[in-house]
Amino acid sequence: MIDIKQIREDPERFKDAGRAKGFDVDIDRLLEVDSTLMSARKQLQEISTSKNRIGKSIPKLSGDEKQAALTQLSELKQQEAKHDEQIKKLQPEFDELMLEVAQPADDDVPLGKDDTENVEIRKEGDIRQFRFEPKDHVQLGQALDIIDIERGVKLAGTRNYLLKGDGALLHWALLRFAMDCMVRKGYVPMSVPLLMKDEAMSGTGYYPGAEEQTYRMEKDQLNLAGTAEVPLTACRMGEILKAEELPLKYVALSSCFRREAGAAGKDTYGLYRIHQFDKVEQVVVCENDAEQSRKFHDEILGNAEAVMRALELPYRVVNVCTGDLGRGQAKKFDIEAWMPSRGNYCETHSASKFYEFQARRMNLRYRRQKTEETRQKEKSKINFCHTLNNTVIASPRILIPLLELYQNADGSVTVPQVLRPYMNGKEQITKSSSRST
RNA sequence: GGAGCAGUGGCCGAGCGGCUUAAGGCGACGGUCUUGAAAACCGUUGUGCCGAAAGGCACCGGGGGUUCGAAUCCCUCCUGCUCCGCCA
Repeated sequence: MIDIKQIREDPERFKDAGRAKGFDVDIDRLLEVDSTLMSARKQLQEISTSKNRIGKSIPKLSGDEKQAALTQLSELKQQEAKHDEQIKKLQPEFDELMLEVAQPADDDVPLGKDDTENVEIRKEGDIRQFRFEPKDHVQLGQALDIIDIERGVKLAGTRNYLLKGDGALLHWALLRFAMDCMVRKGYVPMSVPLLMKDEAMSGTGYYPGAEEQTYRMEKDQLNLAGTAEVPLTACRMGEILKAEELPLKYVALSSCFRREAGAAGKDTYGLYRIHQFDKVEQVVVCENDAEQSRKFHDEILGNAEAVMRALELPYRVVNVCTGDLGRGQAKKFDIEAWMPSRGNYCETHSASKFYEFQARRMNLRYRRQKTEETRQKEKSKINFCHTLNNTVIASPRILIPLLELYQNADGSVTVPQVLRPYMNGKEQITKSSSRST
């Protein structure tokens, strides 16, 4: 959410920002509703002042004087009702519009329509040249009996799958390796609930907007989180944190559920776009300071890159353009891994910087320590936090480049060095060995 | 799922229709004293909105109601605790 004061001051900035991102909101209407509400509230306050004053004098009055006061009060109540009604009518419209105003993108975010206009920042790692006809991850998975898409679909419909034997172990090895990397860096590991209340969904910025992408338990008014970003970012919602607690650095492993509505017919092959997957996610909550946000944005990007380098997977980092940014994101780096079967770099990670957009929505604040500055300006003691998040690893999507790039001419797959300790020392996945380690 | 109890400021806790401008305590901060610290004493100390300021308004789990007036009474929902039942 954006500070209404900022919108009042510079409406054009938010109109432009919305247009660039493809989240157009009627800013003029918002300001109109805002000023009507403000004047109604102002008059309501004056009425309350009078009511309070008269109300207090009542016990001291008697006879005609008391009667006159009571009459005056009932007149005030009528006026009050009029303004109350106006507020009740307009407040919901105001709230709705406020939730829709987009966070302006940083100046160094490229202008663009969609993901085709994202700008590559750098490439890392060499793309492997095969001296044999390589298989894709589905062919490999079937031949090695570690991926079973057919039965996944039998159980749960399209975009579902099973991982089996060494496939399951490799999947968990990746997740556990990623988790350990983060814990070593001081991130606090968390196991979190995934059925989220609406407040957590709108607090993180998913609602309104992503309802169609979300599995919802209507009976219980709960939503299956599409990422652990939701519980991790929202877990301190409504609190005033102590400055000494910051930055909060959280990491969680969770299943992720996505309806993929509107993606019908897109990426239907293999494990790329699926309804349920597992992900290790990192979240940082820091002080309200653009420079700190920038620093932690680099840090969480670096954390993910370290995992990719350790896995020796070639990737590139792109600066996501305005049209491909979410409503709340000020800037986003995607990591795209090279996927031989797709002949392209494809998104495996997404590092987002929100400034106070999410914190404002969920009323997540912190109290600054008393310094010379705050002692003079008492008002600015409490501020909204800044929030950021990034994938550490998401599997099975990461299995696509991993299986495809680590395959051998004989159809086996070499286990990356760093994962072997998590696979009972196993060095290769072969057909005959895939069921046991 | 059934029964009972409870939700008040950073924390504990009083208040049960107008002496509340939310007592009192703890903690925190500032000051006096001290070589320094502790103790003691004095003072300050919730959030949001309007306002240049003075000040005003709202908020005692959420929502609604009764009343001239609600933390206090009524309805409703939510959350937590205890006991019982069921269960991985």
